[in-house]
Amino acid sequence: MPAVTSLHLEKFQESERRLTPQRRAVLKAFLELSQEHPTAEAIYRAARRHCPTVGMATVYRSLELFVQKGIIVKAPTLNGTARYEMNKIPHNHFVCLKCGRTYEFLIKQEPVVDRDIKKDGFEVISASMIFFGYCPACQE
Amino acid sequence: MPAVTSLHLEKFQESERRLTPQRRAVLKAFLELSQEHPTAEAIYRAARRHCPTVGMATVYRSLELFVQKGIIVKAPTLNGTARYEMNKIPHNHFVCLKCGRTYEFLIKQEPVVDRDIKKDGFEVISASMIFFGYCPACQE
DNA sequence: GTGATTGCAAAGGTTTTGCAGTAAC
DNA sequence: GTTACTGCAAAACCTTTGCAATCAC
Repeated sequence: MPAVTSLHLEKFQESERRLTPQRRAVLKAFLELSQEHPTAEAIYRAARRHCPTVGMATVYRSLELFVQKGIIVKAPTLNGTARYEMNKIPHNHFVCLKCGRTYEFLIKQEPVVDRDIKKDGFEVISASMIFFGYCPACQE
Repeated sequence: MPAVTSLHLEKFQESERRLTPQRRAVLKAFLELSQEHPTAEAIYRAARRHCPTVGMATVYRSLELFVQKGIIVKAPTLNGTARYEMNKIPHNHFVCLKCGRTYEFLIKQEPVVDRDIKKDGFEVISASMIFFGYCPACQE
């Protein structure tokens, strides 16, 4: 259960944005759940334990802010529900086609395509490998 | 501008589902647009040119059916709008962080992680590499 | 004190669903 | 003739936005 580390706070403080109890609660909630690539809804429920009055709109606004600050990133999904994860690159995923959960895993091999795309004028910020299938829990 | 090929129709006819003008129009529309990984809305607009009375709900139901039949797949996205593409594996994407467009590209190197995940009880159906960044059109 | 931030509620956009009518087989 | 399918409109989601009140600085 990770705490709000000085690293994240420092990264935030560098900006001129205010560090409100709500934003602290959202960041803390995200860090607690980051292993499971939480939805905004899950972060909202966890954040309310730290700051009971926080509203959903504030959760979305805080997450959006953290994305802009590069602290977190949106994870690619197949249904319309956004998921968030730590901004570690490269990140590698397994997305379950049944329950929608996202699992992260380590990979020895680095993605190596950059050169081909860059040649065509694409600016690559981050790279992922994604596997789709059924997770152990969903193989009936 | 690809036609509705016998390959796709055969794949569909194998099921006991009816081949209605609406479904034919949706499939034709998707095939015309498949290069650009169209949204349901884009498919809807194109489908209406072939079958002017078709409704949005039918487009969604048809696309869902084609996904179940394995003819097409949903492409991973960062915002809540679904995109669809041909069921070719592996597929490799560049997702633009600004405009949300998805570009497909060829890759020499195959993703090779299957063994590690399979060992942990994950059943892999398909694999992708995804790059995020800014496409040529969005680099101001 | 001042301006950024909040919470609420309402609006927005995308996708799904209920149902009576219709058409493919 | 049956049964699956359609179109419409309404509902269900998820996310964003307007605004007066509030709080961090």
